[in-house]
Amino acid sequence: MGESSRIAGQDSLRADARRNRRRILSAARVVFAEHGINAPMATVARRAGVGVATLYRRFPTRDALVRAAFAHQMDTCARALTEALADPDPWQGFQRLVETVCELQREERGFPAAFVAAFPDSTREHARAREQAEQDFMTLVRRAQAAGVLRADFHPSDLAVALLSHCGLVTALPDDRAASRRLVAYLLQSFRAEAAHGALPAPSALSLRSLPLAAHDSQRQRSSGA
Amino acid sequence: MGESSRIAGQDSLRADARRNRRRILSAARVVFAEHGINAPMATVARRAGVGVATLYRRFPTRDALVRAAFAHQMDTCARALTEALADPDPWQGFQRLVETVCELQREERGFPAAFVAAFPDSTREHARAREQAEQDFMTLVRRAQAAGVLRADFHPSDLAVALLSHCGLVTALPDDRAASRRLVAYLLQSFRAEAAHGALPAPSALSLRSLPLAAHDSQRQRSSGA
DNA sequence: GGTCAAATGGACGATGTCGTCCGCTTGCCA
DNA sequence: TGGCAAGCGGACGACATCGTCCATTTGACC
Repeated sequence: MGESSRIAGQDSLRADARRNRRRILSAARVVFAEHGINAPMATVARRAGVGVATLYRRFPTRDALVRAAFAHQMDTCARALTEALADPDPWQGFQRLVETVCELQREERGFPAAFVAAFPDSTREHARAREQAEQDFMTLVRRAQAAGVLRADFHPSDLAVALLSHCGLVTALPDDRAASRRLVAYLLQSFRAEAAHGALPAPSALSLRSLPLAAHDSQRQRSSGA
Repeated sequence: MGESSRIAGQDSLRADARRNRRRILSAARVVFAEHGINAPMATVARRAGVGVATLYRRFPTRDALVRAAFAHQMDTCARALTEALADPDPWQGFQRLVETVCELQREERGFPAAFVAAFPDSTREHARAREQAEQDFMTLVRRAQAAGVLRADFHPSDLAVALLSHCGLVTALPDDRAASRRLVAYLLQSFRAEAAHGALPAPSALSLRSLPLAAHDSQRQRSSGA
């Protein structure tokens, strides 16, 4: 389920082109990790040992490159949700989900930026997967609430709140693992049923659908006009 | 105490220059709020109705402009700390501090960006004020812990964790007040002594000194060489 | 009103990034 | 092994932003 489906490209490419594509993605991860996802495209190309034209042919926009470069991490997120749902212990499932995504954000340089960049992602082709992810997460939440381990006033949008704020923290302090772990621990504790003391303010209207937790296809190849 | 001290400039300026300076700051707030703190300097100048040269003479770097534009908000942060310390109720003091700073981050567009930009601020002239702020905050923490309202394993660096993650959230979702309020409520709840359930991971090594909670001077005028 | 230093504005050269165009190379298949 | 479409690279023109320079204006003070 978490696997990237392929639309057309990549397999039908000539051998050298496929090799270059991999080189580009690998270079992109390194460069984005070091200089942020706004690093010059030419830097990525140079690092990959290809010309800029090759880079642009494969990935017409920076966005497409970013998506493809961090596709694996996105898939891991999606898989984490599936696994969380499969966990017999509802709290552990929930906790694992949050910890897995946050660990990914903490350890994979550049991924946080890609994560928030992908956030208001209204791409057509992902709509179905996202809807499914939202359903799954709501199931997870209800199950944990029914078991009395997740506080009753937890709202699905709180996941987005947690993940985005954590994203902000690791972006501001990419080297401070302790800070990240600390935040995750605080948040998870406050999500537990026992932590519910006073009333919370109204939840955000955020739709979970926009969170990059959905299994997602790799970037598509645009057909170069005939 | 929260007042900006003035080093030299601003009062000794000619009337028209002082007027332009105010115009520039006002324009900067608007432009930074709308386009982020990396908006072109020329945009700020145009909006202020002055030439770029005037802008650069007053604020030689973008950083200086950002600082000056949000000086008032920074002062409010500093004042919040003083007031927190003056509050007879240790928890309420602590809570008010967090809420005040976060509300500022939530309501003042552009301020979050300025806040994180100012974060690793090792400016010489602020050293004393920052050290004082750190002392004050540690006093606040100890007092609240002694009263049994703040969890014993709360570490001063957790304030930075809270503020930076909140900053990240409002940066990602500038229009979602509910999300911001929600995060603040969760964090405050998890800082309360009753919330302490399991053990937390080790605190960050972050120094509070780097947080923009210190009263700070307005930007200095550089003497045009001669 | 006259003087002068302070203040001004916008033109300008420098720099950096983008994305395309086009002539050359190379893998693939017969 | 030869033909050719797929693939390639880097030069190039367009564009945005920076920060300075300098001829001109203006406020302050006598």
